Amino acid sequence: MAGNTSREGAGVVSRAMAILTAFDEAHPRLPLGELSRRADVPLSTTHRIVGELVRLGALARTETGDYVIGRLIWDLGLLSPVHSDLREVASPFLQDLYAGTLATVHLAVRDGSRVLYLDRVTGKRSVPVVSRVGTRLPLHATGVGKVLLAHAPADVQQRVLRRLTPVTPYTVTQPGRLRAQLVAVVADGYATTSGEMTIGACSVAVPVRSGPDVVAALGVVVSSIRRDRPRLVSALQVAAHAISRTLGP
Amino acid sequence: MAGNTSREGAGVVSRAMAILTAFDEAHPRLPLGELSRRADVPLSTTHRIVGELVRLGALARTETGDYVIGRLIWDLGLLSPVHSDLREVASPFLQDLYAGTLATVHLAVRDGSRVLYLDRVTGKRSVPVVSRVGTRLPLHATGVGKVLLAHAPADVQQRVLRRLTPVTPYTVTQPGRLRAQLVAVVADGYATTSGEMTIGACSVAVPVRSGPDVVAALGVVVSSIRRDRPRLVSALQVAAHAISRTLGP
DNA sequence: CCTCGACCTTCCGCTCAGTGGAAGCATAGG
DNA sequence: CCTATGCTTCCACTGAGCGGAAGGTCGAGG
Repeated sequence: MAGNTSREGAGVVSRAMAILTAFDEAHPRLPLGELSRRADVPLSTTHRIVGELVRLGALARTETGDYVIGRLIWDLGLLSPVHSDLREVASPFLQDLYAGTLATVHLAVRDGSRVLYLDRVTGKRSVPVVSRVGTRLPLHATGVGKVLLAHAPADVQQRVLRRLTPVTPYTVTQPGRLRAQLVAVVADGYATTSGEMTIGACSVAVPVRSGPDVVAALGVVVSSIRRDRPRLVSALQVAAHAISRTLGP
Repeated sequence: MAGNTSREGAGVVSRAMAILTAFDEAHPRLPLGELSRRADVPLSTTHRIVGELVRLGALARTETGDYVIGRLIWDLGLLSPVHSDLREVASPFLQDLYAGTLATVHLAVRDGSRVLYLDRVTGKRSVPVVSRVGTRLPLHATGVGKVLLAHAPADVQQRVLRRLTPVTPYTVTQPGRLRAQLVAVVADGYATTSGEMTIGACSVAVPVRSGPDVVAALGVVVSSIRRDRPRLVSALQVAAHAISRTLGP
């Protein structure tokens, strides 16, 4: 009735999902009223559906009365084949990379025009980073992002280059300069950043291939790359090649 | 009407959840018909709900026409506070433990009368293990399980001791013998297993405390503990204490 | 102490979304 | 070719879901 493109969004299942997706990284716990507002579902209806979701274990209630995503969804999420082969294969190599460098190690893929972090290994002596597993960040401000962008289809590159939003004062926001970096990334086989996502953090990243295609990126975050860039690059390349070989074509 | 405890299970939301929970570790991909059977929802209804779930991203379809859990659920699962503090705090220590031992390292909690694996670090040189993150295994056949069982309430211990199912020929199935082991676990501060879950794999595990309570267990899997049991125990204890200290009371 | 406001919970009669049997397709195997 | 198996579409009936409104609860402010 309200100018909808077609029949959609009205079903109970849609509404239940709208309620679940009202949660995000910035709002992992929500009170009923806000849940109703964010999901755009009338309060009493939200109340009933939420009650049902709690009964089923998809949501849980905290001591303070807020709602959070329940264990059931956590369990189910682990069954999702979201690059599970890649994660499974890569995991040991990430560990070894961490053991060899004591730097935070990341495995990431491109999700549209964002980097999606699939796995992360951090030690207590590592440089603090913002990314967690499941985080999505802009492609142009991270090492793994630059690798993935450099090997992305032309239309994706263009879309990203058109909207280079700064994250820190050091973020590269001139399309020409980033384009030159991307060419270098392909030529050199690795990408670097320096304070472009987090001030005081540098990163080095390399592509992971399956046959000829770049399917993921492998990166480390350190406080300074000056000192041992060659060592980091070769460690990353060895690990990336090993993952590629294990993945097969 | 069929002797139900109360009105339940009939709602669309329940049915959608029944369809989602039809997936498990042994069946991560299912065709429509089996989904309908496992969820106990009529085929045409399953078809419609599944279609909606796919549209919403909660399910996805493989090339072969089977269904799998979608990326949306994976994303949501990561927002669940399932021991997220514990996992977050413990992760770096698991990495260091792996770096120091090159053995598979596990972080686990008790979930009723099972061990629930929260995190795992495996290297490519490590002994192969069955557990993955999210796996639930019997308490009496694993190192972390014995630790958690030894510190569990009496009624849980009794329930478990009554049903000691063998996993391998070496699994401890005599209640008296296990009970003695549990006493030793509390006294010694660590538990061991030897081929009780997987033949050829041994494990050592210690408790992780928050204040006086045992909230988790930390364990390693190796091919033989004879050689360096003291070294493993002390490495585990150092890491467990560090986690406990970081967790606070 | 009472009042007001923000928020959560319960109620209930109307209505349309969801239901599911059945028929129609598409493949595969005998 | 026919039969079996499994997926998709259809549609008329009906009770599950809807949501406005009324009733609670809690806490801050007068």
